[in-house]
Amino acid sequence: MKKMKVRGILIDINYKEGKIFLTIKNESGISTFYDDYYDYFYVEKNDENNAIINKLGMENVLDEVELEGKTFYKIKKVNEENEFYIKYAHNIPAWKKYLIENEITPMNLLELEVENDKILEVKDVGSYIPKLKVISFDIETYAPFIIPRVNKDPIIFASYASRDGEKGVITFKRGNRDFELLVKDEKELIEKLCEKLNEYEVIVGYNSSSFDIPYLMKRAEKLNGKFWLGNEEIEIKKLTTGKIVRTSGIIHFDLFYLIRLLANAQAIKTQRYSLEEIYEEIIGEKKMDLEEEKMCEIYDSDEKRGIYLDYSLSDAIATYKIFEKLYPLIVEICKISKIPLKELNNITSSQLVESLLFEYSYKYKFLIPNRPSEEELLERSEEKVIGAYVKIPEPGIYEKIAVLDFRSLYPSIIVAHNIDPKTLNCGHKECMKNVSPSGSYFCIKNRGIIPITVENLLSLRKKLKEELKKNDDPLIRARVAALKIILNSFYGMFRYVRSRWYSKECAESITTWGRKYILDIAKKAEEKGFKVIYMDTDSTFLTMGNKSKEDVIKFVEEVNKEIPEAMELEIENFYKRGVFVEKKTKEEIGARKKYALIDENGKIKIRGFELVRRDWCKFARDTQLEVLESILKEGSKEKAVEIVRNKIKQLREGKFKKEDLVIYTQLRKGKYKVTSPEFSAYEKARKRGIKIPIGSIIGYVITKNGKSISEKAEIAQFANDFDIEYYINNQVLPAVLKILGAFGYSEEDIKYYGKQTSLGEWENG
DNA sequence: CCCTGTGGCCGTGGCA
DNA sequence: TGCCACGGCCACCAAT
Repeated sequence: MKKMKVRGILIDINYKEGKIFLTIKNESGISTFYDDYYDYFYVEKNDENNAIINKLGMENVLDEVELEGKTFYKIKKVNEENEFYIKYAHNIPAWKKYLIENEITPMNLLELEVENDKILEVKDVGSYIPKLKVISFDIETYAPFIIPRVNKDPIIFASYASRDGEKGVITFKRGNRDFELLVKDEKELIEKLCEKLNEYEVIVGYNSSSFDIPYLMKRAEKLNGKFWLGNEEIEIKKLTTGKIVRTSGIIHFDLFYLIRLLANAQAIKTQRYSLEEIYEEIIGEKKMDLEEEKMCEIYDSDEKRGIYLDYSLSDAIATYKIFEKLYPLIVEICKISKIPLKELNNITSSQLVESLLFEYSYKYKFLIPNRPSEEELLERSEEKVIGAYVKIPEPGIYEKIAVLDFRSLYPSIIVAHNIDPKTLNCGHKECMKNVSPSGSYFCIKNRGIIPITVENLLSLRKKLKEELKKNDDPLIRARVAALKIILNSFYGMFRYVRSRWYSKECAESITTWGRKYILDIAKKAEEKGFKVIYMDTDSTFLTMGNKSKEDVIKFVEEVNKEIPEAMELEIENFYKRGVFVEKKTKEEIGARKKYALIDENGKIKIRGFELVRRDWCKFARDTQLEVLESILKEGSKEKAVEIVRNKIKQLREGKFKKEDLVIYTQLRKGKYKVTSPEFSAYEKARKRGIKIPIGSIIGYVITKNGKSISEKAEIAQFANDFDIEYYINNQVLPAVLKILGAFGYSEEDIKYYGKQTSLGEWENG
């Protein structure tokens, strides 16, 4: 076959046994080409290594390179023999090296010269957002014990949605919906879904790595069928945090992992990461909801089944909509950090940064540090780093709040002071004046690779922001957002113990310099007549008093003129009212973010309150939320106390629904060292002959029978009475005291209608 | 190739 | 026996 040219988007890259595989998409579909490529590592050129090389044979030496003033051999990685004591660039994926060395970027347009399927030449010719065929999917199971048991509980629905308007729910029980696709049984359902998904290039799910895909595979196996994606076996890797699904020939993308990544980088700030909550945060609409405990009942009812079908479809559509909204950002993250789409399924923000640093180290001829050894890890994990500045708020209710963010604070500090493990305490006398408040100093003669990288990204971001002012292009907007996420991750890399660039001194220098800068802002704000109520890391909360929004805007503009150029103070938002709660911690370390705000549109933002855990009964959760909302909307703590008293009264008078008192806890094991309420309830049910599998969610209530809480615990369906005092003292009161306690109310004040007027004096009301 | 810390409940031991 | 302090265990999550 003759040589030919191929143009297309690079959507995936893999390495296997001396070969790199590039997956390219163009008008004629998806194709894969390969290139010969040997993975390698570096060893220093010295007598000891020369001796080893002589023994191995010179054919293993690919090249000699100069890095940081030393000479290294580039050694072909043939197998894992461990002759060399210290290897560099060793545990870096080969595909990443290939991308960097050939200057090609995932999601960019490539021009290949190929012969048969072999790559002769590869060139990156530009950047745009590739249009991929994307479908989202979701499954529902029939799970009477809430947690689905893969051996017993069947998949009843499989839903999907795509941009081209394809949407549907596959089911083997009719629900009278025009989007339903009726099949014979579960096995056919799985086959049908498989068929559908494999028509596409990207398969998107929500938590699908840990749930949907493993479940589909195991059910298929049990039914003597097969669930497959792409052209090779689906690989499932177990991690402590969840599972990772690897496919080839088709890209599986788990949105949940991306959401976690964005949350870590502070780009998303919701209490929880459920599809429902994320949908509301990102799309700005409410998603359809169904009461989970009754899912089976709804499915079993011929009249109601349609609602469950609607719900199933709404999950697939929500997943699709979130993906589409985030797609430009996703693509830009891939491009900037040179990571193919599928890698975002298992990546952390420090890995994004590391990936970039690999590239810059290669370009600027720096040696990439090795990963820490087990001993180093242990050592590092014991090191305490001075954290960011937190001004502990005076508990209370505040009106007219402006929140200012100092977003590029840490990156600017890194650049301004040349913070890098290699520039740390360099020994030059003249550099000692560049000393951080924590006592480390940094070289002013030679730039470190991290400041070089950060500076490049900052100036790129600045340029793009200026372009954005002239032309509000979604692509540029996404790139600016992606850069912000990556820039915000550099500091974490110094602190993260497994990082190649870990440095306690660097991390501490950044935080202590950060403290200085933010305290400067506080001082300036106070001079202008604002009151600073709360500060954390790079955020400042001001009360405006009788000042206007324009005054805040003017203040921020003035500050921005005075601070170093790369830094920028931004207005995050204006809030009508806010409530702050003091968090009492041991030794005052790490006062936590605990506050709630209401903006001018009535949108409530809650941070740090443990509101929505299922191991609190709904009655207590509702009460806590009502109290918070009342304070934010009405601004009165007296009214809030009144709400609690009413709730207690309702409990005492029996005005409640049983299901609102149920506490849900997962029973993860069959044997425990201590008796917990959920285990005790489970044992009692078992003695009655009720079978509850381990791993189920136990829904129990606290009854009057027994001494300890465990003794009183009973599976909800068997309980006839309720220990109201428990619900008052251990559920409702602790929940609301997290808020009202900060305003000086005690348990007794709320419970007994008493109000403390002065020390020791009580007044009954 | 990881990235919690927080808080409720139980069980024990010390003390009166 | 009752009370208190303290240490340790365990779940919280996401999907259903």
